[in-house]
Amino acid sequence: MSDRKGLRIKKGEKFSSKISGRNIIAASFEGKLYDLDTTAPSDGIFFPVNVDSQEGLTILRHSAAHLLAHAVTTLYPSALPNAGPPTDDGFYYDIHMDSISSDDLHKIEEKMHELAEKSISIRREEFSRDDLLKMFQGNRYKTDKILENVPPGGSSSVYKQGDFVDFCTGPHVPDTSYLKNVKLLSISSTTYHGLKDEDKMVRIYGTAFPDEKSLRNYLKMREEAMKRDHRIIGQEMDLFVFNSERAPGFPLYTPDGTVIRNELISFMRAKNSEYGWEEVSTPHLFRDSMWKQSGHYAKYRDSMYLFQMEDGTGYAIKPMNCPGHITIFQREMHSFRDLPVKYCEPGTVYRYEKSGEVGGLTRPRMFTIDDGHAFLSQDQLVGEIRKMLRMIRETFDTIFGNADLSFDLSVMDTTALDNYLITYSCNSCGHKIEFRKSSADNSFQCPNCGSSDLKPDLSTWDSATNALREALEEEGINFRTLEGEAAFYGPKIDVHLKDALGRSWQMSTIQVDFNFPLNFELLYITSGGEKKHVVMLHRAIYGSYERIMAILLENYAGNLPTWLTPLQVYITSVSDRYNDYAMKVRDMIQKAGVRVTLDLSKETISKKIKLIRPRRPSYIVIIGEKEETEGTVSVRNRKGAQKTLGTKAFTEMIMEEIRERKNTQADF
RNA sequence: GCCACUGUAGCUCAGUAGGUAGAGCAGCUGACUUGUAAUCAGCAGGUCGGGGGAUCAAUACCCUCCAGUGGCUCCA
Repeated sequence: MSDRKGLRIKKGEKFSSKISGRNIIAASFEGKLYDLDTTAPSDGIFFPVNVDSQEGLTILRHSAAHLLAHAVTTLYPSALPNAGPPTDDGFYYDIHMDSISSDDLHKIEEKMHELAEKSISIRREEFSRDDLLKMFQGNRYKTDKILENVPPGGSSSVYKQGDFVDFCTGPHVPDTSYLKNVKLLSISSTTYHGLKDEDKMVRIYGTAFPDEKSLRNYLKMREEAMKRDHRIIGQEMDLFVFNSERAPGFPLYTPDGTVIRNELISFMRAKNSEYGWEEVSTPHLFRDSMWKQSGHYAKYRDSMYLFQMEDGTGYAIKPMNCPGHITIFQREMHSFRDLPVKYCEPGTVYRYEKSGEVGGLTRPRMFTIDDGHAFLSQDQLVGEIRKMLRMIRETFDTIFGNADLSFDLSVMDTTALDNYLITYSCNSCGHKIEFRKSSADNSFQCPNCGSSDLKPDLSTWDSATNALREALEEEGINFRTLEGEAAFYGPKIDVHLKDALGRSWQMSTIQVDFNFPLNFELLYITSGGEKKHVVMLHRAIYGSYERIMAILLENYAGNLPTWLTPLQVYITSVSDRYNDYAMKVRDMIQKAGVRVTLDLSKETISKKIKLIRPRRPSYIVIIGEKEETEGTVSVRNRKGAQKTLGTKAFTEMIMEEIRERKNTQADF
């Protein structure tokens, strides 16, 4: 909403008559947006929409998308525009045309600038459905939209700029001169409606800003983000390797990468133990019969690594850790007194992601989940979820320092019950069965009496969903509720983290699971002596070690908190005359448990610093004559600040930084 | 899996309108004894992603496979 104050307007007056200045590009009137050139539909108060506001930017970019289509259709008369919406930070337009190159992209952008310079006015016009269909005949993408959105006998609007016309509800900027600060960013391709067999579309991405400076800032940010790509930083820091011939999609961790991984694992180990999670260790493969029972085989077979032994027995490499934990849980009968049972494991899973879906550490074919499975009674649910929420908060606050987290509660779509595993009760015999209609090949009948008069009973789902909600509320957490986002086997909470560049990443998840307790008969004995299904929770805090490592690298641009940094102290000497002292310093720091490297190579200091920088050591220590005589070290921190410190004082400082897992360094 | 683009030394990248490749950095050897983002010289390093085809001749042209990147779809 605009924070400007409202302006009074009478019915039939043009919004443009009430405002002045190019910053205002539209009017917000009774919750709807209007072109400045249109008139108020009734007396009232309207709010001018500033181009800098979120609404204003969206309008600007939507208009820029039109300009893009205008330029493309001018240069390529046979091109058929489909749709061009604004996005969070720009816009794109899908156009049916022959594929183009980045050279063509420049040409198109030049044409856009040319059209913007001409200040072509952008006019809204209203037409009947029939006229619209006539106007856009020859472009089925547009006529589809007209048929879909305009009721027979109805009318809708088009926007005209020069000889370009687009079917659109608007609003738009008054003329093309508002669109001088546009930039086309990339080309990709898609299909009409994203459907496999539909027409190919060229998708052109771009962005637009009200002024040149903010455009330049955005482009700089974008460049910075590209430089922060964990694949690039990972290579500079020598953390992991992908060998596209031997193991496409599988990360191999170098010694330094393994250091980071191990630090993350041991931190999580400590957190798990603090919160009562017992670590277990499970095999990487199971007989395929197990995966058939769990339902993974039916649903995910094409993305599982399957193989057969000589004798014909089938195996699958695990795509999830749950079965292992379940198998351990099942080794003995559980009393209500045993619950909760909570198993955790840094569990490595393998999923055959499709070729086009693999990429870096964010979408590998092998990843290690900081997995955990809790087996609970219904009344323990809220308490355990609350603990998990606290664990999540503490973990990310440590790693990122006051992490910017957001929480989503994903619940079922109550209008599509067939998609979920739910309880039905038989209206004729009262028998209860668990069923997921959409995935069942067998008939939907009561196994007891054969009746098909079955009534859904949502009490289990409701109580689980309420438990998740209650836990969030009691922890004082703001959250969104997402209808229809629940898994087929239960509701869940997802946690997102906003990184230093403002990007949102999905991290933790807490999922209630009704499927496994049923499929695997996971039972406990209640105080009343009867057998009851446990409630099962899946949870991961980091998500996966691969993902958290990628996010850490990008968030910190590789300059990780010292406790996570592979090379915590890099020492080198000005000349080999000081090597003995340098070795003494190295030994002292090393003895304190700090990861330190002493570089005795006979290069210049400048060169050694130049070469070590991409590895991103936490501290660079230089040793020369002065340091040797004074018993000090010359230290350079992450910010590039230098200070001479007593060797002992420096060692203690860094020890404290590591011990407390600080995510910033002390100021020099 | 689909679409587009890309694939030359460990890394970053040149190059050949078809005549089997070149630089910088890294590596190795030597000289320089050095104060916070490149000291100098030399050496070594590539079956130009794999396979096939047309050509006297392919890294370059065509086909095909593989992989990477950006999207689409998917992500238990």
